[in-house]
Amino acid sequence: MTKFMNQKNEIINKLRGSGLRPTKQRILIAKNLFDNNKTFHFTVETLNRKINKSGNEKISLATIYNTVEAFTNAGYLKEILTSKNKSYYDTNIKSHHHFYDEGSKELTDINYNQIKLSKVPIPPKGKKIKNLEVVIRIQK
Amino acid sequence: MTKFMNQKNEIINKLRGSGLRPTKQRILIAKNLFDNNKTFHFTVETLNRKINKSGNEKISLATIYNTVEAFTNAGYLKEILTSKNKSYYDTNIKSHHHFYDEGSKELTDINYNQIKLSKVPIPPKGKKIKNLEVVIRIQK
DNA sequence: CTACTTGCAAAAGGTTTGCAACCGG
DNA sequence: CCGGTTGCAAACCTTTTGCAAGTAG
Repeated sequence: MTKFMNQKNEIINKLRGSGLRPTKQRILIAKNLFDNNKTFHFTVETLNRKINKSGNEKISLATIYNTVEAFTNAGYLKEILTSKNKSYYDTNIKSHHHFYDEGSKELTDINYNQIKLSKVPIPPKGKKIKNLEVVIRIQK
Repeated sequence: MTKFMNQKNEIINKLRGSGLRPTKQRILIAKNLFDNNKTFHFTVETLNRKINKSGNEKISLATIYNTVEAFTNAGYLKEILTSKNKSYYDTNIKSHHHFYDEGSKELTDINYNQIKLSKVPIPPKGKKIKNLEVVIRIQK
C-alpha cells in the first residue's frame, strides 16, 4: 500500500467521519487543501484557479463553493475575519491570529504564543466562547 | 441660538475639518450617525432604511455609499471585521472589541478595558501597527 | 463660475439557487 | 435503485462606476 493510498484513505475517512460522501470532487479539493504539511490562506477564487489549472479534471465553481462551505461546517477550515466582500479561509484551524496589511490586503499568521491575553471578558449569559481571534492591522 | 443650531454647526465644522463640503446629504447622514450620545453598529442597508424612511427627503443609495466611505476615511466611522460579504460599520471609533454571535449574527461591544494583552508581536519590518481588534465568537 | 457632489441606471464582482443529469453505497 | 452531489446558467445582492445635472463657496 503506497503512501498515496494512505493519503487518499485518510481523506476518505475524514469525509465519512463528517457524513460527507467521498466524491471525486471532494477528494480532489481535500487533496489541494490538506495534503501538504503547511497551512495557508485562500479564497474560493484562488482555490478555483489552483484546481482548474493544468492537468486536473475540472470542478465547477458551484461545487467548490459547496465544498468549502461543507468543509468549514465540518471544522476542516476556518473562515477568516477581514470584511471586504470576499471570504478568506484558512487551512490552519488551530487557534491563532493574523496581521492584516491594509495596503497589500495580505494576511500573515501570528503564532498563537506571540500574543498573550491577561484578561478576557465573560460571555453574555447563556453563551460560551467558541474562539477568540486577534487581527492586527498594519500599514507602512 | 438653539441647541439644534449648535448641533448642526458642529457637524458642519467637523466636515469642513476633513475637507468635506457640508452638503445637505452629508449633514443629514451625519445627524443620523452622530447625533445621539450612544454609538451603534450599522450596514449601508440599515442606514439607508433609516434615512429613507418617514418624512426625510430621500438620499440616493450611491450617495450613502460615498458618504460612509468618506466618513470612514475621515476617521468618523470604523469598519468592523466580520467577513460575510457585507460591510459593517461602527460609530464607536474608540479602540474596543467585539463579541460576534454566530447564531444571530449580532455584534456586541466589549469595553476596551475588559480585554488586556500582556504580549503583542512586533510587526513585520517597515510596517507599524495601526490597530488591534479582538473578536470573540460566541455560541449557545 | 468652477470644482466638488449627487442621483440614476447600468455594470461589476462574489455568492447562491434551481434543476436535470450523475454517481456512490 | 435512491438520495446525496454535481454542473450549468440564471438569479441575487452588495458595491462600484460613468456621466449628466445640481450646488456650495
